[in-house]
Amino acid sequence: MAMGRPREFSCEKALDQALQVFWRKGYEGASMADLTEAMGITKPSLYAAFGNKEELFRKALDRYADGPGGYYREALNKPTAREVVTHVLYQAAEALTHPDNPGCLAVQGALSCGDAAETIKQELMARRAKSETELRERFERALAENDLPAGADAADLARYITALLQGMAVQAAGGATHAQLRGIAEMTLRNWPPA
Amino acid sequence: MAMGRPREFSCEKALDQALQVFWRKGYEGASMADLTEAMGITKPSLYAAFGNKEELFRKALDRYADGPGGYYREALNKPTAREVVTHVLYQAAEALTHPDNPGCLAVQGALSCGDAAETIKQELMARRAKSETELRERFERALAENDLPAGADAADLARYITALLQGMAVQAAGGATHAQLRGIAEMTLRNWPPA
DNA sequence: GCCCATCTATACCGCACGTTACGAATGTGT
DNA sequence: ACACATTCGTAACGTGCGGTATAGATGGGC
Repeated sequence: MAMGRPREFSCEKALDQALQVFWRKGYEGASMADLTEAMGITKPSLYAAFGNKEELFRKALDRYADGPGGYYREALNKPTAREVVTHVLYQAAEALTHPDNPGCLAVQGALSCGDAAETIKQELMARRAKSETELRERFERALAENDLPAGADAADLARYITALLQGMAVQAAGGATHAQLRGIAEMTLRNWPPA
Repeated sequence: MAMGRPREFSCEKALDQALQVFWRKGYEGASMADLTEAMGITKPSLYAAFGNKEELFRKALDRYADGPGGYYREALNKPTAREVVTHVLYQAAEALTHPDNPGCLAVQGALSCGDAAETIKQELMARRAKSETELRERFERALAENDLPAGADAADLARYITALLQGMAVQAAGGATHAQLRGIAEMTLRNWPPA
């Protein structure tokens, strides 16, 4: 059977470019014209390769979690709770201040939106909740290992750290520098774990 | 001279309804159809009374700062730094979890956006920066009054609290409850001021 | 060398957006 | 009661959106 004409662009490279655009402008703010221009392909090629805008965004999200957002998974594997928090805060301070597109895709992708993007907003809410749950479970393990004070509440601690990370993302979107975010991380670590 | 036909709606009530819509959907996500329907007026009436969408949003922002966001100014007037932080965190936990429209207009109004809304995004960044500056100046005063430890950095403290508040806003947008946000506030206060 | 599945590019679709002309309706000032 | 400034609702404008039909270009398989 014939294989047909091979595609003239790299799906991975194109997806990376799409990720940059979504990261900078959010899901709704990124137009198909923005995306195709950055990806260097035409609209029919995009639709053939990625389905539609929503599927493209989900694939960009997955790629974000494995690439620029990978420090989160790394942090969860650190041996102690303190090292988990140290790693995640410092790496976030670094990752959130990439000069080209500051902030976090999972936060600014669709914090609020019109009716058309409601399902994307829900998806991002679910992903943020999942990350917080993973952190909570990591802290529960730390409690079982006597790696955190006996009275501590893993859920509260996870919510606190998650809020801090999301706040750092907003700060980064507002132009905060690497050093400023690192200052927030240091201040948080100075009071970890709580008494 | 003749005064002409009087308008049949209340500008204040209409602006309040517009604020609700912007709060829930953000600047770009709120369509003129959404706004006019909620405000109970037609599009020409809206344009005659408020200029255009951008001016309407700015007026809604001002009203937000004087109404639902008024707790921030209140907090800055508390006599001690600890009372400032206590008030702002607890009141934020309350204000951010209004059941109808959770979160903070200044955060989710336009964290990221398309090219058309770039000036609105800049405006929100400036307002958030201004709030942080006011908090920093309040902490500088506290330092001068020996109301904070001598070595503390007012700018770092203000950034830390601001990030926490913005993170709470993201948490609220994700469905966090009043009690959960209060937990974050309590955890923060337990470590205030830093050693 | 031919076939044909697949990709590429132009051009277009219907729709919703923010915004505005226009004429009818309305209450005030004289 | 008349004149007029202003608001009202309808209906439309131009533009850009996400998405697609269609026709031509391309190269692998036999």
